[in-house]
Amino acid sequence: MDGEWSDGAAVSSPTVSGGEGKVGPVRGVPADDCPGSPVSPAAPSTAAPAASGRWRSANKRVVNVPLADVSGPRPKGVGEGNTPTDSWAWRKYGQKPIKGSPFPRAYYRCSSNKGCPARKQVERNRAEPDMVIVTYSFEHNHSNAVPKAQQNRPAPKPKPQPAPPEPADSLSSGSHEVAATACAGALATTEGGAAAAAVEVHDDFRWLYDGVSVTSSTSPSDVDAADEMLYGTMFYGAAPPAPLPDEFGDVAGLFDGGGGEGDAMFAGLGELPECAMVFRRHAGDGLPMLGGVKVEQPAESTAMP
DNA sequence: CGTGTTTGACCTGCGC
DNA sequence: GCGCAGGTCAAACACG
Repeated sequence: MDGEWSDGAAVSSPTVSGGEGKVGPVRGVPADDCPGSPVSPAAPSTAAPAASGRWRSANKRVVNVPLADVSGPRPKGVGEGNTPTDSWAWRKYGQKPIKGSPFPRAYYRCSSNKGCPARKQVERNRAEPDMVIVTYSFEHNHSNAVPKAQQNRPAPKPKPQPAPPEPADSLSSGSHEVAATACAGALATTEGGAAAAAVEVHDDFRWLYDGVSVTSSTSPSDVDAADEMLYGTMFYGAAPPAPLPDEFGDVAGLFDGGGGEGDAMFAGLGELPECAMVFRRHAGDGLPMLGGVKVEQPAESTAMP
């Protein structure tokens, strides 16, 4: 895998879009992550591919996050230095240099809940150093509840590294956490996070609105089709860029963006956020999304048994 | 004291 | 069957 990611567009890790097909043995492939899927908390800790099954071929969600948005005005003090308030706590459990990529890949695990299988990989877009790719898999088997003082926990301060040209730190820090969180938030909501989660989702997803492209691991063709459908529904569909709250001002402009920028952006993104499904669902219900992310909808009837 | 990061080694999966 | 690469675990270290 070298130059798989052509550009910030539909950045789907080789394993995701390409590998999926042949990758069969998928071991710990639980339901899905945040994707709207009925979210079936696949055996919590059981789902975790932990030692046995690598999520290599598991359903992954790829999120393209503009590094600028991440390392920029990030409220330092959360996560690894620049992570917006995360509903979940992520613990880095590994980092590896990826062949063909000048940037290493960081592996994170949800530490909010002990048996939470939620995981995510963070790596900088080789083609676009300004973008970080967050790939997360497995959903949180718990609500948004944040144990301990994770929320306020200041970044454990990354060791004094030689600070290479492109410190993997920035990579394994900022936005990524959010990405996963965003999705996670949606998940929690879907699972039963209820109103509480909804609120967090709203907050967590803000980063997403900041111009991120999420890619699902679904087959390219599906993505293509879903792309239109989701984007249309999620961003323009049932909930047109109505007067978004002030906090969504920039975002609003993004979506509303006179279609020009927005279109361009999406065109470049090419893929859509799986998490969008969550919104989408609400949107379909006629509930406002994004700007009004009204995810108050309980665990949804699709809730687990 | 607890939590999280960092680093190295080991294991598994995939491709050839 | 072998080799390569990716992914995960575990131990040590640092910080709040």
